[in-house]
Amino acid sequence: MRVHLEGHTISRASTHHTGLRWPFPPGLATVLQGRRIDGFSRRGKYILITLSGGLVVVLHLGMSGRVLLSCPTEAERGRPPARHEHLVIETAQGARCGLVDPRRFGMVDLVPVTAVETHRLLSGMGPEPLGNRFDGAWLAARAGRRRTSIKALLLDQRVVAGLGNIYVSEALFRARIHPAQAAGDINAEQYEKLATEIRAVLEEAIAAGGSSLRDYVQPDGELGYFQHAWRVYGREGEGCPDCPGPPSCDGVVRITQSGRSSFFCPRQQGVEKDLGKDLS
DNA sequence: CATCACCTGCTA
DNA sequence: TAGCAGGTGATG
Repeated sequence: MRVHLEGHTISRASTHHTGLRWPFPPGLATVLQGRRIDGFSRRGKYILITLSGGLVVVLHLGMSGRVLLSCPTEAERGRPPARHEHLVIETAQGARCGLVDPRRFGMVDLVPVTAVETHRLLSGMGPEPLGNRFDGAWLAARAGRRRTSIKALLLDQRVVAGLGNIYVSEALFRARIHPAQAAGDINAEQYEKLATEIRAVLEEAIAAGGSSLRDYVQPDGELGYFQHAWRVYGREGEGCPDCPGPPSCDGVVRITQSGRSSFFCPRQQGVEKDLGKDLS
């Protein structure tokens, strides 16, 4: 079953919590009601939903957010929300769309279309990694002589938009850069390689339908399968895919950097090569 | 610069 | 029961 919402008119909307990370915009359900859904776009990890009347819904799914689409039968229409289903819309064309977010780290905002560019959450965002403005030189320029780790730099959405914990680990492995390496110590050639690998891993992940972790599914309900292609993420203790194994390589290691896991291969990603042994 | 806080759910 | 989970703004 394929469900889509573009062109639909919102016949009913309801909220079932005061908000997610922040309170819902005042009167959200009422404002949504009666509007036509004109289109969808994306900026970094934000989903932008353009509505009639010059309004845009700015949506972020945080860590645990999901959008559930269905075509309920007549009898099911208006049924009570599922657990953690904090926002529900139904359309005159018969679709139902629920926003489920157990941890409530997501966010929903409502802005005039003219104010999207200057929205406080969007205005400082870096270039799209698959776009023309992103390359090794951009990364090198943003790194400057900073001492922050390359891991933290890549997760900074002002530097490049849309990278998260999984794809940063994967890109750093493919570029053979240690996640704790100081951003300012990485040379131009390495940054070129890194930018190339960031694009490659994202393109491969998109082609594979994304990474189904816990319960992520594509809009049609199909599972993504890129999680099977992860080379280091979530593979602590497993053999490195590019090393011969013990005794020369003990496999994938996990470290914690500012509260988040990083996975890498110490042999491929240069602990002794150019970092010193204190970073393992 | 790193760490904390915000939440719930699952697993070792 | 502790620790960990796809994110990010606020804090020190």
